[in-house]
Amino acid sequence: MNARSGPHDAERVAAVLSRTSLFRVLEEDGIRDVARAGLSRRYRQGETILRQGDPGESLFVLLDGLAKVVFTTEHGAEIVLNMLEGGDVFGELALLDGSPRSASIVTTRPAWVFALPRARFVELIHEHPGLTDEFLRLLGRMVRRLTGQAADLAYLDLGGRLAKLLLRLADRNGRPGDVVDLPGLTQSDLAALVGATRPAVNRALQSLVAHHLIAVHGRTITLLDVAALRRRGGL
Amino acid sequence: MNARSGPHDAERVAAVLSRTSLFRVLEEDGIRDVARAGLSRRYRQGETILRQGDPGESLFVLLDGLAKVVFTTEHGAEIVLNMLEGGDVFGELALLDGSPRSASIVTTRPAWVFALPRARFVELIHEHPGLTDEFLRLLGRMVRRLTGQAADLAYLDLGGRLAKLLLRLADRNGRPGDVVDLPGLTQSDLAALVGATRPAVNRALQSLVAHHLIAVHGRTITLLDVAALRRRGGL
DNA sequence: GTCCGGATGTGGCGTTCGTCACAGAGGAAA
DNA sequence: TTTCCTCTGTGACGAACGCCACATCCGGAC
Repeated sequence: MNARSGPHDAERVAAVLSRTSLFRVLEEDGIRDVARAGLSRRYRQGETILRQGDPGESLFVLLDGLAKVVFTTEHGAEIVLNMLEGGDVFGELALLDGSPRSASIVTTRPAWVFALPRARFVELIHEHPGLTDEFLRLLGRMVRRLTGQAADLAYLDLGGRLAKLLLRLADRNGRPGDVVDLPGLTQSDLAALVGATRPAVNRALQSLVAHHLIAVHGRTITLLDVAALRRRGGL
Repeated sequence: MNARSGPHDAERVAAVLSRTSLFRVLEEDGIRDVARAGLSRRYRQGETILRQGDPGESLFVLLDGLAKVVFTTEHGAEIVLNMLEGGDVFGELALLDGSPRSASIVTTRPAWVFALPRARFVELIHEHPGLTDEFLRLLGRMVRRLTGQAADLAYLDLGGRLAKLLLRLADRNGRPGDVVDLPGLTQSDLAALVGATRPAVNRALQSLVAHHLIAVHGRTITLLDVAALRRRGGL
């Protein structure tokens, strides 16, 4: 467990990197360079990959698995800012300035993670202008997502935020607009994602079930009426 | 009114730019180049400098005055994401990707604004590596502010969010931790800043007054007990 | 199988805050 | 001055949701 990968993994790493929007722009050779410049490592479910407040000296790619981005306030309250899955990049923020990690990353499933040292990434930026553009696009998406999240918290009730969240999770989950089945994602996690308490989320889910918008079986949520969910989420 | 500035303004523009964290890194010559590469323009109070959804082809600097960043949801609800004052940069987001403006900018006082075309900014980035670093730092601060705002909306009640907001506004306003006097900033604006309704903000203000944390005279708010306000805001 | 710990489904109660409504205050225009 | 309009302060009512408490369910350890 948690052993660092040997060089034989480089090809598999490269394969995943070539599917990320950030590194796709590099030619095949460039991607191979990147894969060799970093290290990949495996994590068990529930491990903390990155702790809020730590110094940040690497850029990460979640090669496989599932993780959550957790922001902890001064009072210990936790809000989950985002879910990460295969191909997602994280740890970008600490590359901008030299600042400490602004959030923690915790696996919700076994994960395989690639880490690229900051210095190497800066070199790559200078060698490949296209990479800069993609990196900026990545940041743009992050800012947009955060502003949307703030607006949602201000102007949607819990049911609306939950509907929107389920649509987003289902989209990312494979079959578009169908099933949310993220093992390791409890109702407490959902609560932290929408900024509410666990019992409130439970009731909101039951309400959506009662109106035939979704069906819940164990930890699998099936979207029954996507159009109605969109309306519920203010779309 | 609204006349474009003549070339004689270039020096005054340069003087303000040299005080912004973004352009300060350029040498005196570089700043003069920047000042000549863009145009400055004046706006009356209440004018919209930038409309959400428009194509974004420039970077802006608020040289003088006061403005608010307004995000409008699909349903017409408005949230004020930030207040801008002299020396603040805005319109960065559209430079990242070619995407449309993600929010509107509306003056709350007469304002003097400098606009730098995207193409020129990109050239500058390539000529001055230090500028890239500062730009990334700027983005980092934006992301951090937004994540904090999201956490506040999720876990602070209205009184707490208001206390925090007043501390921030007073800080930026000159004398640290003393007086908030932003003409043109109504209680409706405060409401949009903390994600609440105007009557609720009024009551929260009255409550702070009743506990002697602040004093309100017209549109001037005086911070009486900064320590208690910090506690109220969860700091 | 039994035990146990975490996850889920509900109930009750109190507070916060949205919503609607209206009355007074202040400032700008005629 | 009067008029008008925006902003401010407040009341009443109800829905949403936090908080606390508890019963049930399920999966894993043994």
